[in-house]
Amino acid sequence: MNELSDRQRLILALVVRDYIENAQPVGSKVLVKRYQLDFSSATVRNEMMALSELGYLRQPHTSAGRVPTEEGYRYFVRQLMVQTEPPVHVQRMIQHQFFQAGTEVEQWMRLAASVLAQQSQAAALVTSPQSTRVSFKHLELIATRGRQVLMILVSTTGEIHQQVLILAEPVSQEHLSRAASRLTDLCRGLDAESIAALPSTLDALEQDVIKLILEEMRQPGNLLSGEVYRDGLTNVLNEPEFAEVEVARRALRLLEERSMLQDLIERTMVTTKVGGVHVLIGGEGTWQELRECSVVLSRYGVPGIVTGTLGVLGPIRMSYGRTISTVRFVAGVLSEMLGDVLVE
Amino acid sequence: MNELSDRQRLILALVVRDYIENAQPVGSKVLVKRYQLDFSSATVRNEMMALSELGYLRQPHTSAGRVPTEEGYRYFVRQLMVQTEPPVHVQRMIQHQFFQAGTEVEQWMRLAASVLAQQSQAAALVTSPQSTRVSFKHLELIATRGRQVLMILVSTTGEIHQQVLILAEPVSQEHLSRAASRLTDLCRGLDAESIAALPSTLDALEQDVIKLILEEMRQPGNLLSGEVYRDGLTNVLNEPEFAEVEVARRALRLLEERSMLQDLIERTMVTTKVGGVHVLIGGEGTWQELRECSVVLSRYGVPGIVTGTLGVLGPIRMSYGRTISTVRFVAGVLSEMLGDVLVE
DNA sequence: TTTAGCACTCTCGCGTTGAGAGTGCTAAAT
DNA sequence: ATTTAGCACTCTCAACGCGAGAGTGCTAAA
Repeated sequence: MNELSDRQRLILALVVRDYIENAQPVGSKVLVKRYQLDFSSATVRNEMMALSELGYLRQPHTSAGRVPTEEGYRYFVRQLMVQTEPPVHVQRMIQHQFFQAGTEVEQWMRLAASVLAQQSQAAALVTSPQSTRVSFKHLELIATRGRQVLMILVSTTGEIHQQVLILAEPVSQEHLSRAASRLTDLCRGLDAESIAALPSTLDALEQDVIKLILEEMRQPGNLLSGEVYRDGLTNVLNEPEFAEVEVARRALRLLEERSMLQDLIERTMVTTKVGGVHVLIGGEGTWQELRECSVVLSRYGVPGIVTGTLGVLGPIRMSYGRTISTVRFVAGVLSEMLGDVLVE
Repeated sequence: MNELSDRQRLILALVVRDYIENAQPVGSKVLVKRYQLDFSSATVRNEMMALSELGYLRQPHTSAGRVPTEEGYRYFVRQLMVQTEPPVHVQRMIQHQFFQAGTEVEQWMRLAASVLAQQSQAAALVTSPQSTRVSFKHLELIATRGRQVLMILVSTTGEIHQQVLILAEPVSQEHLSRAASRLTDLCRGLDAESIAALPSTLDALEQDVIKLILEEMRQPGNLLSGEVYRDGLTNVLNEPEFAEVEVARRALRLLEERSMLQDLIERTMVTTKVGGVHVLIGGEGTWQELRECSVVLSRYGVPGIVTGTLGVLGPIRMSYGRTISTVRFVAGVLSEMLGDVLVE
């Protein structure tokens, strides 16, 4: 099953670790010296050759040190890395920041992106939470000007939708309020389909409103219809692998273009449960745009009610231990906060 | 007053135009040939020398062609450029896109950023409109769970603020609705100060709510408390002046860091009226971060009610004519749409 | 005042070269 | 059978020199 000897596993781990830290191909000699191995560089060379043949290491050119292949990184992440949590002081700091971030979900998202970017020194993204099953909670109608009415729809997830409705003729605020409270009573707790199926003993105004309600509630249930919060895009420009602008461009375009992001998130997050972390190393053949990037994504929220995606994009040579633990932790904090504020 | 001869103005304009187009220092010979001037390259050389001494042109090194200085660009923008509008088909296309963009302000912002980025091939930013004078319009209180109450505050600008309120003890929805409608009657049309000055014949619940209302309405009245929409960040990476990552980083950081953006917008937009366009060329000494960038900003919205900022960041060598006209046009469209939907 | 001619300067691309790093292989040592 | 020392070999990278090309500034003639 596991065809690597202990010594090979040790050497692979050290190569990955060292390369992540120093961004330079690591040779047999320095490896022995730097980590005080009790076997010689010649032995290391032999093992390295084996690891190269197995596809875990490669050399950029004939006489350079070794560099992990993508397969090598995957092996490292799956088998060699120890799962940890962020250091306690970091945990405290993050929690503290969220604690004093106010009550607006929007601010939490921004903060989450900022924290992720800061901690991982990579580009962070957070998608706003999307309802997986929306139910009706409350409705308000507010006369604004002439025939124009502002509709405010609150769903059981606590989300607020607003829409503008243009009536055939002006209607008084009293009339609107009565209609709103009648509809609120009628629809309370129902989802879009149940509302659509209601026996229609409604007047014209109410029917118009119902139509708009349905429109809002049936909005694309995909994972990326809301806002996308980004931060730390310039972080990745620090990394030597993005010194070539073309490479940087490819990576940043992925974060910028909604369609790509949507594709990425939908394809990878379908299989990811809330709290789980998905690590995508170097495009995995499918994603040309992130050939030279890795992505660490997690799903946060309250399963079955609202969920969103959050994560980090950086060079393949990223500190996976640190990044994964941070992503998992932030997702956890965000999930908790979201759970606390949910309208039932 | 204007110390340049007509021929000098012509040559300066051509150098700027040509350099903007080709991104390469322009020499006397090519200039004559490319634009079929009816005087010789030697004459052009003499004029160029004069323009260099006046600080409008410079040469990257002894034997290269000329390049406009920042002062040269400024002269060009102020005196030589013809003010135009975007081509009609572009206008139509933009209007069409906005027309079918739905009713959510949030979407308009995203679209505006996208259009700006697309048209100018540079990085675009749009700040969400901020109320310049908020007045109370409507209040709703919705019981959610236990002692938790969702407060929804609508201002005369049509903005919706939400806040969560934790009560000392549970209160029924009926009670909440009564309190909400009482407060709505009481505060209608007032601004924060007037509400604060109200004679307090209120019960504990109402006082709590008022406190929260004030908190919301008094939120920083600065120009950048809301969301910032960005697009086309990767566009600038196409430009040769950003081939050096460090340069690109400096520029993109400006767009990314809220504090810098805020500083920039507050300092430049104070003097800019809605509809006006402010052009900042090469940092102007004050802004280290955009030493190699230019920024074209405009204010949009409804004067005295809601305004936001929108604009474009690109290399100094940008097509000012095209960019300025696009920025102005998009600002206009956005202002109109915002005006149409305003709650009075 | 404009223009032709010319020497001069500077960049850029290209091939060369030498130092340095790291390897793979072989033969000796454990 | 495994590990290690030794060594020739390969490849990159920075430095250097060189020539071509482009564009200038100056001078003298038109």
